[in-house]
Amino acid sequence: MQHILIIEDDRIIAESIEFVLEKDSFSCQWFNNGSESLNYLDNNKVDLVLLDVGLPDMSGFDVLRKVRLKSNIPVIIISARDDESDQVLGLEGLGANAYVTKPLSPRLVVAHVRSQLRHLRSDKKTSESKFSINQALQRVIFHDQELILTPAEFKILSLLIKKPNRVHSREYLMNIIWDRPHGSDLKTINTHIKSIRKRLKEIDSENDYIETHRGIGYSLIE
Amino acid sequence: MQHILIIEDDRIIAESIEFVLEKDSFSCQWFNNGSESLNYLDNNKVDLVLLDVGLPDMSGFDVLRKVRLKSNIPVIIISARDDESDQVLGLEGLGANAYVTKPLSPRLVVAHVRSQLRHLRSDKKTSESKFSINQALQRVIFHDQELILTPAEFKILSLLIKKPNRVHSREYLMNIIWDRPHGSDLKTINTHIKSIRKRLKEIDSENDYIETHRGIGYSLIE
DNA sequence: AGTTTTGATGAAGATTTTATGAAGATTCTC
DNA sequence: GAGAATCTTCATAAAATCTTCATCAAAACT
Repeated sequence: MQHILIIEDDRIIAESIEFVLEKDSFSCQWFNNGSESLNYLDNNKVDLVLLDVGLPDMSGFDVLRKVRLKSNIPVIIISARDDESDQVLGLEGLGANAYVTKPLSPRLVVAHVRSQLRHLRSDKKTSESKFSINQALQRVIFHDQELILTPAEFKILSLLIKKPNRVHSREYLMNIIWDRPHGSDLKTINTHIKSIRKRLKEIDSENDYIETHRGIGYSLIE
Repeated sequence: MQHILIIEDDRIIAESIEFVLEKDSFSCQWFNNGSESLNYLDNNKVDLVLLDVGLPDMSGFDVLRKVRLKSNIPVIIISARDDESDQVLGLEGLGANAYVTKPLSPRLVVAHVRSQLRHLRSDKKTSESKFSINQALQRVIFHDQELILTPAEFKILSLLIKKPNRVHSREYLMNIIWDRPHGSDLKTINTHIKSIRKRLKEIDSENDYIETHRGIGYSLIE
């Protein structure tokens, strides 16, 4: 989870931002002054700072400068619409990453935060599995749609989903989908995988979620 | 029926989306420009908007802003993969609900549409259950008509109705309709299901509410 | 580069499962 | 017990699924 530091003396604004960010699964810490914030930054892992330039104890300019002495963390400036450009310009020179003006839309703030952290968030995306299993109907939900699968396909795919990102050998998969004593062609698995891929492709044609591991087997990429 | 407005200047893309959505029983209206679309929105009931940001007459930004002045309807953005984040960011701030990037898979679009409208659809579904059970009379009401069922048929169907949208194995169903200890043929269930289907068909010949799950059992679709 | 191995693909054939119609068995009602 | 309704079984048809096979493409190896 990524952690956002909010430096903002208006409690209402701070809380509304916090609310929206947390709904978007960021964690937040809020201070209404600069010095406490800087202290917190020294002792905690923070991924991004939201900084209001109009603080009671020190100017946004000072805060940003002190932050930049220590790290290159993204900083998004919150400023009143009528703030003089001088100060804002100064902040830009100090490496502020983006601006939001008051009155602000919490969703816009989230958009900026996301934008700044986009590269980092990509791994969050992947951890949000696009697959889920509907045991009751013996179906797999993929991108919010039910996949209609044959029994063998369901068995294989649900196994891959339950243990993603690891290779499953054809032998292992065979054992799973089989009741009767085997002695059959492992190539059969290839055909099942083929048809599973086809079904996934009908919904998401851009990606191939099943990876082939030559000489070993298959895995599902989550 | 839910109504989707498609704002997209590429005719091929628009029509393929339209095709898939209509197959999924949404109705659609398509315009290739922003101004006509906004005009349409003012005068018609629309449940969701699919908006391509690259329009000939006005930017997606402008369209979305004007939409948001009037309503909070879900809007899904279609954008080229390489669009700069600035624009997309702005759109996010304005309350776009989801993104799809080109080249797009029509089925993925449907998935997003479904996802946005899920809550609306789900309560529509539950309020619309076509079945009710009259325990006292051992009868099932279907589309406001009483079904005349044999005891075994009633037991099976009422069970399916009580737990819809999930598979019930033949074994399970057998256990339900059994009082005496029998070691009987599971194929019997097939015959009962057949006659239940026949009775349902007499009232609603269009749909088959009982779904067969090969190798597993049956489920009732609600 | 050429050879070998492995996987992908499409299609045909075999197998399994279900649907269907009808006959026989059972139960229920009178 | 006769007659009717219901339940079960059976044989066959139809459908869906699984497996195999032939061929092509891709990767690994020499």
